[in-house]
Amino acid sequence: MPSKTVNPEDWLAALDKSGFRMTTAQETLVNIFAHSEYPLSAEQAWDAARQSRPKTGRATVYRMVEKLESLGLIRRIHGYLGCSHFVPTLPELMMLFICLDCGRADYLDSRPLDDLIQQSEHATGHQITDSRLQLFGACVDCQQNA
Amino acid sequence: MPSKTVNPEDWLAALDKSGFRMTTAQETLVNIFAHSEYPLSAEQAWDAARQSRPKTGRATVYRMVEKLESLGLIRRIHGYLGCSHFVPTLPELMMLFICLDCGRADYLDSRPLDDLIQQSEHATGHQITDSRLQLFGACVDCQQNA
DNA sequence: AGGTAAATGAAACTGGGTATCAATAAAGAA
DNA sequence: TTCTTTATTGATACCCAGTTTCATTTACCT
Repeated sequence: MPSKTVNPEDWLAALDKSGFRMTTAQETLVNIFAHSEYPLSAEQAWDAARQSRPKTGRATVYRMVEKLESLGLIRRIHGYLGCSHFVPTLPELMMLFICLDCGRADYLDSRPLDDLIQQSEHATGHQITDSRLQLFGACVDCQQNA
Repeated sequence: MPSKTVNPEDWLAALDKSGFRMTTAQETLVNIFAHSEYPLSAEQAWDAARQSRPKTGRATVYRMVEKLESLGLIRRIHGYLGCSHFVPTLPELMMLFICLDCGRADYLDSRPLDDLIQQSEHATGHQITDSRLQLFGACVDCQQNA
């Protein structure tokens, strides 16, 4: 499974630019989400945060998740594991593939989806302003290891 | 917004065929979901059920939702309103459009999605076994009434 | 350094959803 | 029809992810 990475510094810069104060709780959580190899729930992020910063509060984590999501830095996954997990956002790669075996997320080129949306707009007359596409199955690695 | 309908009798037949007993609670809830014009949450269905059958229990509703979903008769919507609403399933029309104004769901021909999936399988090597696509925006009616 | 408001943490709270279990009622047998 | 069996139901207690509250802390600006 090809993995794309994200730079926590960029997230901190974006938060700074948006006027948020730079705190240790924020830095901890940004690093956790930006480096996560798997989709992460708020509770999982909370557990991870307390390992390096024990007195991190639960509310802080939920507030940070909300902040990161509203800035478009992370996005929610609507999957077989529930709808409470998040992955870093990769611009121009909005199509998500989730491996039902290893659980990892892969990002796919979303131009085909843009075409599909334009096609659907013409066919129905609806004005489509947002979309959500997720694909599920077995990733390349898990197919080989099976 | 074009609306497609579903026959409750078919659902009851499917439940019967699967070995479930025919009960009044079941009949009540099947009618509610099959006739709903809008996506319905379990709590909303519970409210609706108690209007015609006051002593309907909450657990019964959740059990019925699970049953209907596992038989593929209803499907969960992952939307801006949360992930707890359900709509009747229409075979061959798996693409959902949700109007952010009136809240109604429209079903779209999903052949374009099938093509996209095949394309993505070839491009990535992943084996795609399931998909979830939802489109959001303003439906034809709401564009006119705006 | 000092003032100020944002950010935090602890804890109480909310509400959707689940587990339990005794009572009910559907389906088949006699 | 009545009887027997067992799935289904409803009431209640329960769970837990997520939110609210508020006093305390801390980043930022001067």
